Amino acid sequence: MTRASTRKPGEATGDDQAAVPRRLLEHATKLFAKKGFDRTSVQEIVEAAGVTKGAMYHYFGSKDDLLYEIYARVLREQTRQLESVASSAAPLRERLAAAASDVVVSSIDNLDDNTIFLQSMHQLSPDKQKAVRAERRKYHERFRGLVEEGQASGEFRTDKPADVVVDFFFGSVHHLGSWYRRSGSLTARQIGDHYADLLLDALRPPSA
Amino acid sequence: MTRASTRKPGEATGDDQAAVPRRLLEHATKLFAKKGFDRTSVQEIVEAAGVTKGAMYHYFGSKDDLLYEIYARVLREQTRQLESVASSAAPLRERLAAAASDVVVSSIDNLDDNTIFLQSMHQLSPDKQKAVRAERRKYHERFRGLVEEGQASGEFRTDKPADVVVDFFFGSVHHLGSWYRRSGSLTARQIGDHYADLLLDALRPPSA
DNA sequence: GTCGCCATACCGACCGGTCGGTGTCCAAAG
DNA sequence: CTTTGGACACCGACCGGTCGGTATGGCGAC
Repeated sequence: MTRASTRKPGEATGDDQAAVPRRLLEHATKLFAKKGFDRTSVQEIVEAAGVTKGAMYHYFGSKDDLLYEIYARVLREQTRQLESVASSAAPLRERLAAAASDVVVSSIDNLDDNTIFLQSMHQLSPDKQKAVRAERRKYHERFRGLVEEGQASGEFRTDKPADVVVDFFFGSVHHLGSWYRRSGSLTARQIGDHYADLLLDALRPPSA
Repeated sequence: MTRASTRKPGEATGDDQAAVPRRLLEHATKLFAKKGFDRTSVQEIVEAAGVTKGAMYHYFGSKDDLLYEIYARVLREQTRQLESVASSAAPLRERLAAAASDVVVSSIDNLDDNTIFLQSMHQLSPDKQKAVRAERRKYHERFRGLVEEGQASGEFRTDKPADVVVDFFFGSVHHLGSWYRRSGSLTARQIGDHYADLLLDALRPPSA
């Protein structure tokens, strides 16, 4: 305690000496993913993080806030990644394939966040839930834009509504957490490429 | 109360005079889907069903049992349906398309059960969870059998593992509840056919 | 009587959140 | 250099309330 007391607050130094908010978020993520939001008590979280309830409520307004912060971080990162891939100069098919594969890989890398998203989204307070949905929607729309671009250029089939295709694909992505195991024989990238192939091939015009 | 006391227990007569266990299951399903398992108290369920806690604990051993019964019913029905379609005499592609479309339609028809499945599965007691998973697994394997059959006959591509394709597809199906709204412009059957088309076309051999 | 079906009152565990207090550091005053 | 004051980061006992589950009793049918 006194040993590390000279460092600035908010700075991470070691492993369990990382900043308190970061440690809380980290352990909360693991616990929420494992036992669900409602089944995880604040007491458990702070014990896992090695702090007290007082510390937690010092940094976060509520247990809800904790969950919201977890979401927000993931959403920001995914949106950033999609934007970067989607606006590159590569051909459309490559951009879509890369975007699809990337979101699979990042979902697998952060399986816990993904699981939480799936299970605990709806027990956020209504307004925070709305904020998350809005962000999520923007992400989907950007992705859908790629599909529509291909439909307009004739590269993709037009007999399937773009939003149905996008929902179809993201359903698969969101559900990775329920079956993917790190012990399996396929790497995250291999799954990502498979998924991207399946999407792209499903989008081929029926005649081609 | 005394008015209906002459009918046999377990028999449904009218609307709110249906058998007590059935009424409990029915209202529990709605509430679980709307608020989540943990956020729904036993008190709320029995009030919605118009009975008391005593009645509920007379028929069900625990709140867990209620959830388990909901699962079991849905699983039985879906397995029955798949078995019937998969073993028909129709050509393979038609059987797979029908199975795919049907599971989408039935998932949409019972959106509540679907939602519950997605969200509350993991807060069942471990042994009941195991039982549900085992049943679910059997279902997936039957479906996968159809895909493998097509791969063996050369009708489907063989460069994608069948289990990856099946997980890909069922991810989409399980997630219908998070975006499908009855007020939308597409009927359940239309979505089902779209999904089946996407699956079948994704399975076309790359050259074809 | 007694058995199935339920009503009611109640229990103990636990949970999210609060709040008065404490230790530490730094900056300015003396 | 010492003192002082107060901002910041945290501590942990405690509270009101809720929840799943149970114990007991009643009541109509046979």
